[in-house]
Amino acid sequence: MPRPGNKRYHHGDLRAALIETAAELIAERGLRGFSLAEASRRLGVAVSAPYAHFEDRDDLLAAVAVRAFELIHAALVPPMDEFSEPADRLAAMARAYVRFAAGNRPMFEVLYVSGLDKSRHPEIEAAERPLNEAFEGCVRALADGDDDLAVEMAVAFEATARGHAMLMLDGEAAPDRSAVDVAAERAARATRALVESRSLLAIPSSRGVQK
Amino acid sequence: MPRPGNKRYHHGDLRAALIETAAELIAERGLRGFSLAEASRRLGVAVSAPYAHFEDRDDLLAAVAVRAFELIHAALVPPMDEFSEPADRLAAMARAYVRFAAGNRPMFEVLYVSGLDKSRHPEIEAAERPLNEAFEGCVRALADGDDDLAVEMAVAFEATARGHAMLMLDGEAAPDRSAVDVAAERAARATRALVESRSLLAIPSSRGVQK
DNA sequence: GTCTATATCCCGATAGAC
DNA sequence: GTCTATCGGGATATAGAC
Repeated sequence: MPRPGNKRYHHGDLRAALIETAAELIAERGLRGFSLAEASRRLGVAVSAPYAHFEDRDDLLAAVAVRAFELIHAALVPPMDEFSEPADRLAAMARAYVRFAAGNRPMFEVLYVSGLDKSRHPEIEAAERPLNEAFEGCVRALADGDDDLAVEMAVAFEATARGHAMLMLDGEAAPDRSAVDVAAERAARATRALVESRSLLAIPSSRGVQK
Repeated sequence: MPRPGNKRYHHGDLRAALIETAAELIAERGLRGFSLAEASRRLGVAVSAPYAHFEDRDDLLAAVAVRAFELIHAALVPPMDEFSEPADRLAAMARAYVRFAAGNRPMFEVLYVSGLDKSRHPEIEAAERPLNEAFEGCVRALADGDDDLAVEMAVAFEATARGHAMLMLDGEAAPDRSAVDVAAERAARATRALVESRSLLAIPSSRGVQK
């Protein structure tokens, strides 16, 4: 009953509280240190309570992933918008992407290292879309109307940012400021190099590898 | 006693058998489906037996990672050696790297997605070294004696291969042959683009960012 | 030095009462 | 929607047989 004296706060939105708490737990202890049981304990609810809101552990992780994409979007777009030239905008995004990975490692890992089956969680792809769109704007401006080339460039830029981020993260457990700076600049420079030689990214053979 | 009639094979090398079985299990069920208990069950030994040979689950995973680096080395060097031009060699490595990730996903994940703390398992870094050396040979040939540039190039190439591999892997659960071909060619082309614009990878400011 | 047997604790998940 | 109770499984530690 809703009598006063209950130890922890019950409220109308356990679902939201669980996402919040999961994010905190992952930030504190990493992905491996997170469990439904521990999150329940923090909120003062029974271990079975989360199952009223999430199918299983992965379903909660997927909700955290959706939030992670919102955070990453919020971290990338402002730096990008400081520039008007497409190449500058892409370089700024690459830099911001690497910085985000360094500063929000647990969230980054939820997205890419958690073993989530994204095909079973379409919400995640939906949450990724705004980011991709901001990003494809820059790419199209550099592709001179060649849509196939635009696709190739988009893949190459994303792979570059992600590759540099992961390389940095497994280089050292806790990258210090200068290591992050170096990695971010490397990603930005590689991005500019790809812009410069973008014609080499085009598919040489037949047309229409895919739509 | 070594009397006949024992159910499963006991032998003198439980350690090697565990590494073998762990690799099989991970290949069959993925990283998340692997446990020390299950590996023990397969070998017909007690769940506590592995602890005579490995400190814990991660310690066994680290041994598997060492083997994974041996496999990756064996998969990358022959394709590379089909060419003599450094740019061709690097492109061949990028292609082979992506193909390895597609064809040996579980091994690839043990290396980069298992959450292993590599600083606690120096054997892994040692196992990685031969690969890096083969690879740095190509890079130096393209750096015109500029050692700082060589470092930057090495990082950029590795990030490119890794980024394309990861992008492919989380694009689809089981990439079909043509998806793998496309990803491998993309990695090879991005590599050539970076070779072409490699001067942009150099650090513009002061000398000696690191040794 | 290698393995068995056992015991504890934590986690994920389900069933049924309120 | 939440709780209590419970099940099965895995990680880990220890004691002792060979």
